[in-house]
Amino acid sequence: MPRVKCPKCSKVETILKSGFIRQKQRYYCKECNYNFTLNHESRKAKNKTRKNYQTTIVDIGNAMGISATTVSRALRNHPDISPATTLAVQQVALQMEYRPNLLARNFASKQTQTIGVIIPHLQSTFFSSMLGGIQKVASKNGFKVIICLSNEDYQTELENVQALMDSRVDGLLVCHSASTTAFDYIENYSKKGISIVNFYRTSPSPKTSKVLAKNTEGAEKVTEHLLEQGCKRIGIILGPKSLTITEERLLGYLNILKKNKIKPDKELIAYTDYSNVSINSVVDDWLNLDQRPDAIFCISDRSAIYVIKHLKKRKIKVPNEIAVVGFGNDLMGELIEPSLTTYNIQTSVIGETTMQLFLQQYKNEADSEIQIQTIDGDLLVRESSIKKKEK
Amino acid sequence: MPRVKCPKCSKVETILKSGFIRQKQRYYCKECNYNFTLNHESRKAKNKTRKNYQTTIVDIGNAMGISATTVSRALRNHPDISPATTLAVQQVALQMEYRPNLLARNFASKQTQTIGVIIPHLQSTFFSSMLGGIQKVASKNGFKVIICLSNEDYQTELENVQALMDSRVDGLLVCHSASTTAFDYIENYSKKGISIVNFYRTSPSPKTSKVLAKNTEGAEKVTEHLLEQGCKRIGIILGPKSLTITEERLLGYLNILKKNKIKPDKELIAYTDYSNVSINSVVDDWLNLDQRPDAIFCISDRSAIYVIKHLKKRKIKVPNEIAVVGFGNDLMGELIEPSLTTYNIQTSVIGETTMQLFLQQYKNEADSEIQIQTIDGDLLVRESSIKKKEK
DNA sequence: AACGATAGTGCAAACGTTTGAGATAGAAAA
DNA sequence: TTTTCTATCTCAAACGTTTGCACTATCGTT
Repeated sequence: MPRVKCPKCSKVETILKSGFIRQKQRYYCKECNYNFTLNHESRKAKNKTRKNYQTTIVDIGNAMGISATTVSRALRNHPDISPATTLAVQQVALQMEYRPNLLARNFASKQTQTIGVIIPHLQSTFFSSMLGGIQKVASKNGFKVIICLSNEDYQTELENVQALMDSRVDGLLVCHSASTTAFDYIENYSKKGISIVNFYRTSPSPKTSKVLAKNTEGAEKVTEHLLEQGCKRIGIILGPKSLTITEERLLGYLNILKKNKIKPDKELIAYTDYSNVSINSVVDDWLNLDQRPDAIFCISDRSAIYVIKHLKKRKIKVPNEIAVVGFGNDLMGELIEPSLTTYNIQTSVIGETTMQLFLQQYKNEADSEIQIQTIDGDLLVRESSIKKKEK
Repeated sequence: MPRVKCPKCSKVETILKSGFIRQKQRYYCKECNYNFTLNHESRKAKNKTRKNYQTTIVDIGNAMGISATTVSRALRNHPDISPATTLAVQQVALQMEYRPNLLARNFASKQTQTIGVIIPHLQSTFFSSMLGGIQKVASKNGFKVIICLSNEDYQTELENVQALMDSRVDGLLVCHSASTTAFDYIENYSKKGISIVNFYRTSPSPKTSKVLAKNTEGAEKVTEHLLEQGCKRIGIILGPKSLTITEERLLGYLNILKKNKIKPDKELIAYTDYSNVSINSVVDDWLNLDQRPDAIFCISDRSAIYVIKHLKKRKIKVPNEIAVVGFGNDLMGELIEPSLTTYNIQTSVIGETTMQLFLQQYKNEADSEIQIQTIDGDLLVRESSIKKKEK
């Protein structure tokens, strides 16, 4: 016989036990036909006394005898609020160690002031340098940056995009993975209203803004340089066919060969997935050729470094037997022996421009036109391509 | 005379214009003593018809004739919900292309399933490799990772921590900047209830869990190796005094000198802030000494690379005149000529362990004890320390 | 029949902020 | 004056989810 009062009629006699619910005894009042359990602690009270309770704008409002709305506006320097009030609120906020709850703020405003960046990897300083550019412009404009690595995997890229969308980032800056061949998913998202900027490794899709290096021009300069060094058979190691950087650079290479009346040799045009394995096998194939190439133009510095290391292992002299040039200008190229001739695309500038382009689109979403910007670069001649030593 | 009806009494004659408010004409009804403006579009209707409206659990509930609560639980595989319902809900959710609104979810649940990571920079593959380890374990456990770079600046580190706390991350993994000398802020936050793990570059504070490399042991091995190579005067280039890695490695160095009855020379112990400038000036100082060192032990691979490059510029032969060793095992060490002897701390393992430690603490927050874990490493002998060539 | 347990579901509050629009008082203009 | 305007502040709804607890139906046990 439980000695329990009914919360409605306050009687004791009419109470019956009526099972357990969530580890608690449950009671039933015959009279009132009402079920209940004990231990109704006020949730509110519990929260407010918790030791890591954070002050809210309501607390500030109460403390100052004004509404939370005014506090909210004052903290954000809203013009509706008088300067005096604004100042006072901000001081009290500081005193009370108020920190905005971004979860609540973002939720209420549907804006996160955050952009998601997707890059293939961080195994060289190449992409991290672009990141640097992005971060710089972002933080100057009050944006946070979430970085996701696709590890050159299409599936991961997709998952990352999905996760970022779920987190309601305000924008997406993406540099595709080497294994990405379908780019339409981007269009789907950009239809949903968030602006996307594609950078460096871009898709052929015409629906997004893009920031590119001067790929064709760069490849032309590199190829010209190699010809000037007296190279006759220039092998080119490309990335995957699906990426436009591959196409564009190949074009530059072919342009110069044509201009110099050299017939391109299909055997010397190789596509890879940027992996160590695929690159080494290309090099091995070429070394087995009757007519070896006397220069190798790599579409990335990382590939070029793999090539140099592999050639060294095979006791081939770089640059005298085979010259090697890269593309991009990664910090590593300076370190390796011989130091790497490369086309310096300004990675950091690409990053900055990408973020700026996003900001432009974000601000005037109405008339956001698709823009394509290309960033200048320059040839950086170092040791790996200078054949003159032997004379 | 405006032809406007009062929304209350529906009269036209009683209406007066009463100023502008937010670009809209405002009216006043004399009779009802009521102010109003026109153009009351239903916000609700507006939202639901917007082109990028996202389905919510309420929509799913309505579609299926069940409550949003049940949908919410079903989507998260809550045991209260019957398997049949769960399955059905999940199918409908898929059909309706439902995606959870993480802003709302995080806000309501006060959890973000996100951890913040603070690292000094990404200018070498050193920290990105630790990041890799963290990411791996994190994503396996359904955690997202936000990366912040302090750029070796204390102020930035602080701001990053603040920003992460405002975003209500569930945890913080921090590797201090070189300029950080005050570590107490960490304790403040860990008091607030979120768990923090300090990794690699740790503070002396006893209040947080830590993951360390075997610094002293590693430095001992390195120093021993140099002595075995016949080096008599080993210079050591350290980081800033405030970091424990500096202390610990110095200790290892001193231990071995003592063991071999070599009196340490204060001139050969240099503190730096890891910057190119400060390192080069140390090297220059040493080269001006009457008795130059015959080996330089650098506390980081990046420093070692700066040293090698600088020595090359000054036409000093490495390793024969001066041997150089690093600490850490950065990818770059393999590239430089001569390749760099270094102590391989397993960066990726450090990252993994850090994240695991966090998870442990997070899961049983009640009895979360402070843990300190050290990760094994091994000496990696390459060219830059082998003096035997000349004999 | 009375009671106790349990499984499955729904109700409504809560989370902390933003936001549209109403309210008020005093200033400016007519 | 009367009317219009403006500056400043407040009200209340909304955002999409989670969560504590109530509710119902059903089944098993005395």
